[in-house]
Order: sequence, then structure tokens, then C-alpha cells
Amino acid sequence: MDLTSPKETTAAGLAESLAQAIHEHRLSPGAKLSEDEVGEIFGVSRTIVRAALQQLSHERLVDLKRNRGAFVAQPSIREAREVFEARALLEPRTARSAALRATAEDIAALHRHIAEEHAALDAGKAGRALFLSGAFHVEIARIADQDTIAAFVEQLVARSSLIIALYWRRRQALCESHAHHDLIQAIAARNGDLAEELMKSHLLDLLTSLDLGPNTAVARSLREALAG
Amino acid sequence: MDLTSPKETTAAGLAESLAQAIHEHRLSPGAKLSEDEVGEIFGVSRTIVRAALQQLSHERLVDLKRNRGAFVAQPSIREAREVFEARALLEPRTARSAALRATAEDIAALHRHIAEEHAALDAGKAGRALFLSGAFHVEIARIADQDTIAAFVEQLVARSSLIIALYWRRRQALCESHAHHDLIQAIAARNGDLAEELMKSHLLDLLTSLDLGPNTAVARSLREALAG
DNA sequence: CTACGTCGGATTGTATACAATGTTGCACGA
DNA sequence: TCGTGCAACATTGTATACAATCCGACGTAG
Repeated sequence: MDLTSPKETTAAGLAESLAQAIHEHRLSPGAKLSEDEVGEIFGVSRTIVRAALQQLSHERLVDLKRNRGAFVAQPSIREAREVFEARALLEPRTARSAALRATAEDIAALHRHIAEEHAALDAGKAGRALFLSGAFHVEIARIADQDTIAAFVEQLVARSSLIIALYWRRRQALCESHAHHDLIQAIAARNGDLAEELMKSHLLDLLTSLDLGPNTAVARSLREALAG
Repeated sequence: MDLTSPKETTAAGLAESLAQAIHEHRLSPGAKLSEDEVGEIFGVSRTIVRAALQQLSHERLVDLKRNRGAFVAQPSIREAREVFEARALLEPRTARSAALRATAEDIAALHRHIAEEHAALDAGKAGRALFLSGAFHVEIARIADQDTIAAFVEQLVARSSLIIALYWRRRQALCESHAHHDLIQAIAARNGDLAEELMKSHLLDLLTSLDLGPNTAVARSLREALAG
């Protein structure tokens, strides 16, 4: 799999490039994406930029406000909960399927993902590590041979990255390095029950490590209301 | 809820209008959607049409082939299975949540859906009945207060309509009038277990009433290969 | 000093013109 | 007669020009 930057002269490539930047926290929630500015940076016309922004809008990564422009999305607390609800429905059962279908090559690919993630962390590139951590989840759906679910998971993972940017509680705690390793072992052992259970608790851990309590909820929603 | 035709001068409205036509089987899988033609019909420029077609492409309702144009999607057998796999993961648990949260008004809305569906059937508008039948599923996700999942279900239901158009086995069998009625009763009784179980078996019934066997699979995939 | 209305700049929404690509039909040759 | 190559046509891809809308600054009145 090629994890380098995509070619950015086409609408889809530009969208992927922007999505990656958002996913890696190089673009913060609420950041404005001016059509002229983006177009000049990538050397393409506004037509291409608009198509890319529309695509990202469908993926809920950018918020398209009529006559006002495109902004990196700021998921609400409610939306954050919904995203993890959806992930909790999709991913555990999919991990079970992956465990039952994984080939040796699949497991090797998962190990490569982890290695890349650790390398990025050691290099101080936390954003890239987060992106690779998300790609791990998508890869599991691909191993399960479920492209439709994989597409959903890909979107939910990207949105989760925005949620983490907004509501992550403890910054020093590294992003669960154990969970993915345990998951690989369960999958390699073809243990569907364990893989499903591990994925479920992994997602629950992720959710509970977020600051979605009612107190901060009102505070943030107030800020959102004032910020318009 | 307003189930009439949306305004078709904006990209989103046009996309919804086209999606409804696809969902109601007024546009068949494989039909070409020429930009000029669609634009002339709705009295808008190609710019708007292109945006609408892009949106439908993201929802997997149209297939956008570069330099060749937009065509109503023709889901493969594999994709058909994947769509129902995803629905099986999302909808039963969501039906349970809906049963636990439904208000009297929600249940009344569901009854109105059924009534409209029967009225459409009696009027001989089978396509519209199918559309309303799908809207019933989306409504359940809305009652469960899960907009994110509802958006996924909406897409999956629309794709299911294409799958039905391609692979429906017995034409005379009416689209499961009992299942939805039983579901309402379970939801009205706040019986989450029953609602989840009914939804699961309802989806299974739907899947098994399709012609996705390996025999027809090769035949259809051959036709697809030849049709390019 | 504050509140309101108006004007100017900037940004997006839409339409259209031009370029690039794919298709189709015909002519030519084997 | 069948297959191939070319050429004209039709359709989509992209860029740009113009229109519509929004935001902010300035000035004035209370």
C-alpha cells in the first residue's frame, strides 16, 4: 500500500491530500479553506478545489456554509457520541470476520502498519501516527473483505480524528499502543471471539478517554453558539 | 415530514430529486445521465448538474466514468451482499434503540408511513411504495436519535433499491407488508429485544428473496464484463 | 460613547467558453 | 466480407468571467 502523498492535480487527489492533512491534525477544526488560497497552493483552478471541498463535505470533514466558504468541521459532542456509536456497531463484528479470513500476508501488512506508526511516534510526528492508527482500523475492514463497511469506517475514523482534536483529555497518554498489538495477535490466532471483544473494548476505551461530559458539553456548545 | 418533490434549482435539491427517481425505479440501473440533458430538463446549468452527480456518486447511486459520463449504478452481486451485511450490522441494534426511545408522535409518524405506502401500492405506484418502504427504515434510525447512522442507512436503503431492481426474484410477492407492521407494534410496546430480532429477520428475508446465487452470479458478471 | 445604517472590499455561486477525450461512422485495403 | 484506420461529432474536463451575497469599516445621529 502506498501511504505517501497523492497527486494533487485532480479533484479526488486534492480531496485525499486535504483529508490527510485534517486527519494528521495539520489543519485544525474550524480552519477556513479559502478556494482561491487552496487553489493557488496546489496550482489548480477553483473548479477543482470546489469539487474536492464538496467531496470532503459529504464525508463530513469540512462544513460548507453557503456564501461563506468551507471550514474544517467541528463535530459537536452529540456528533462525537454518534460517531463512536456507529463504530461500535460496525467494527467489532468486522474484526471478527477479519480474524476468520486473514491470510499471512494480511497479518504482515498489519504488523507493518504498527511499525510505521511507532516509527512516526519516535520521529515526533504524532499527527502522522494518529493517521496510521486510523488506517489500521480501515485495513481490518479490508481484510474482512467488506469494502462497503470499509468505506464507512474510513469516514468514521477520519471524523474521529477531528473529535480527538477537539475533545482529547490527557495529552501525554500515548494512543493505546497495546490495543492494536493485542488485536493483531487475536487475528493471527484466528480467534474471532477475542478479536471482536478486543475491538469493542478498544473503542470503548477511546470513547471514555474523551472529554464528552455534560459540563464541558455546555461550555463548548456555548462557545459554538457564540462563535456562530 | 414533507415527502413531495424537492426544489430542483439547487445542487442538493437536484441530487435528491434524481435520487428519488432512482429509488422509485423510474431510472433503471445503467441509464445514462447526460449533463446537458439533465440540465435542460431541470433548467439549470451543467455546473449544478455536475455537483449533483458528484454527490450521487459519493452515495454510490451513480457511477461516474471519466470522460464518459454518469450512469445509474449497477451494484455487483458482491456489492449487494456487502450492502446487506452493513445493514445487518447497523439496523437491528438501531431498531432496539428506537423502541426504547420512541414517543407517541414517533409511532404515529411510522403509522403514517405505512398508510402512505399502502396507498401508493393501491394506486399502482409500486416504485413509490418501495421508496416509502425505505423511508420507513430511515425513520427508525431517526427515532433512535442517531443522525450519523441514519445517514448511512439512507444510503444503504437507496442502494438496496438498485439491488432490488437488478436481482429481485419473485415479482408478484408484495414487499413484505407484515414485517413493517410487526416492527411498529414491537416499537410501540417498547420491546427492544423484539424490535431488534424482527429487524434482523426482516433484513434476512429481504436478502434471501434476492437472486444472488452463484449460478446467476456468473451469468450476470459475464453480462457485466461484456457490457463493460 | 454607543447604536445604527450605508458603503466598499472580498469571497463564493453560477454560467459559459474553450480544451481534451471518447465514440461512431465511413472509407479503404486485405 | 471482414478488419483496420481515420475523421467528424458528441460529451465531458477545466478555466475564467460575471453576478450575488456576506462581512467589516466608516460615518453619523442620538
